[in-house]
Amino acid sequence: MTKIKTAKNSSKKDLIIQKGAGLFRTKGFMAASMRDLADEVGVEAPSLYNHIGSKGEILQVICFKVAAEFTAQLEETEKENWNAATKIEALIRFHISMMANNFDEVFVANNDWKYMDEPFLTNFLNQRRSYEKKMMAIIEAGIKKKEFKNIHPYVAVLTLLSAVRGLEYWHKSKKSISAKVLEDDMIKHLITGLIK
Amino acid sequence: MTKIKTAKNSSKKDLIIQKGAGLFRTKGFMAASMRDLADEVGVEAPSLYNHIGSKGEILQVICFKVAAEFTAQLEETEKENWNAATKIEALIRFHISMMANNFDEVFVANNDWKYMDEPFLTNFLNQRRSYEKKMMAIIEAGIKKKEFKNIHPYVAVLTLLSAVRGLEYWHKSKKSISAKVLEDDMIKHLITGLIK
DNA sequence: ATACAAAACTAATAAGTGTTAGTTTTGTAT
DNA sequence: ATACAAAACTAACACTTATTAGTTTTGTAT
Repeated sequence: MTKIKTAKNSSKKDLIIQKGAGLFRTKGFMAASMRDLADEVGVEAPSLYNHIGSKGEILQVICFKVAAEFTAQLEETEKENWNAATKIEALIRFHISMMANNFDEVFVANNDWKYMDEPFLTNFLNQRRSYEKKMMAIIEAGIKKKEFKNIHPYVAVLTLLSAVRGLEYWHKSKKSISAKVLEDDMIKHLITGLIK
Repeated sequence: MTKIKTAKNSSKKDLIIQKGAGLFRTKGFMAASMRDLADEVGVEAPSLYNHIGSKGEILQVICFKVAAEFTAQLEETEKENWNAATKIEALIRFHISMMANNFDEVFVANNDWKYMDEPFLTNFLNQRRSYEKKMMAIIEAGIKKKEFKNIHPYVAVLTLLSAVRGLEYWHKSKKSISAKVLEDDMIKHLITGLIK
């Protein structure tokens, strides 16, 4: 076993993080034990520490991975030469697709970030505040161009982000409603509520 | 001390539940210990058990109290002879006022209900499902009367309830925005997104 | 003042926590 | 086959958890 920190090695770490995300989502970070996680990985609890440094590190990896993906997409969108409504719609659609394709991780980042240690916690909250501010700027621009209603930008951001976060809920009862209908109807509700 | 289970007695239990709600909100149910709670109440941990049966009982009382208040208000609203938009607006305004006036308890009911033991957990989830169904019925009626857009009722309920839940967030950064602006702008966004 | 129960206390229990130490197994490069 | 490190294992630690038992204090009705 000469490989130092690649292929097989990192894939086992990835497995731990993936199973960790699933476990943290269902039980919550605090209620999930390292023994629970070890069971899912198929190993004894102390063996996990050959791959990760601590329970908290798993949470950090999850939260920062999610934050980075959202930030990257926002920066892409900012660059586009679209009107405000198109930008907001693109962002909301991205949030919905993240909820669909990275459910466990997004859920954990949304619900368990507060259990991160410093300085990670502060860093994470700064990233989120920055994200909100950039979204507010898009909305402010839309208001100035009479594209949007005269609404408080922070209230609009809060409404939009909270609404998509609500998909945490839907995931469980996803019978009968197709993902497409859900996405389009939610967009319709949120965007037409915003535009003049 | 002849009083059996009234006045002073129940007010101490109420204090424990009130402090518990505050503690569970900030730390989360699982991360909050009975020793933490005892500190806040100003007593040693075992003394709490003269007033409550278990840690879980505190959570149950909080969750069911919140559920009962929402259910009562919904039933009141159903009886009114209003059009659908007015009913939905009244409900949303009630949610916002609950977030403002019973923040800790609503927060805990929203975030920590999953830690309730059976059969309370199932009972609680049934109450919530019933609440959603009744809200869906109001929206369906609004669609039939061409009052609302042709939107999937469950998606609309999810969007509305999730958006108001997002006020959990705002509470911390309540600077600069007055409660009235917040409430009115959120209503504007959500209701005009719904009506035709 | 006496009686009595509510409610505080101290001490302890059994179970579970994340994690470390030390050892053995496993798998690959030579 | 041998060497060696990655990664598994067992055993244990130090600590925290909710809760119970047993005892003492407190406060009020008589």
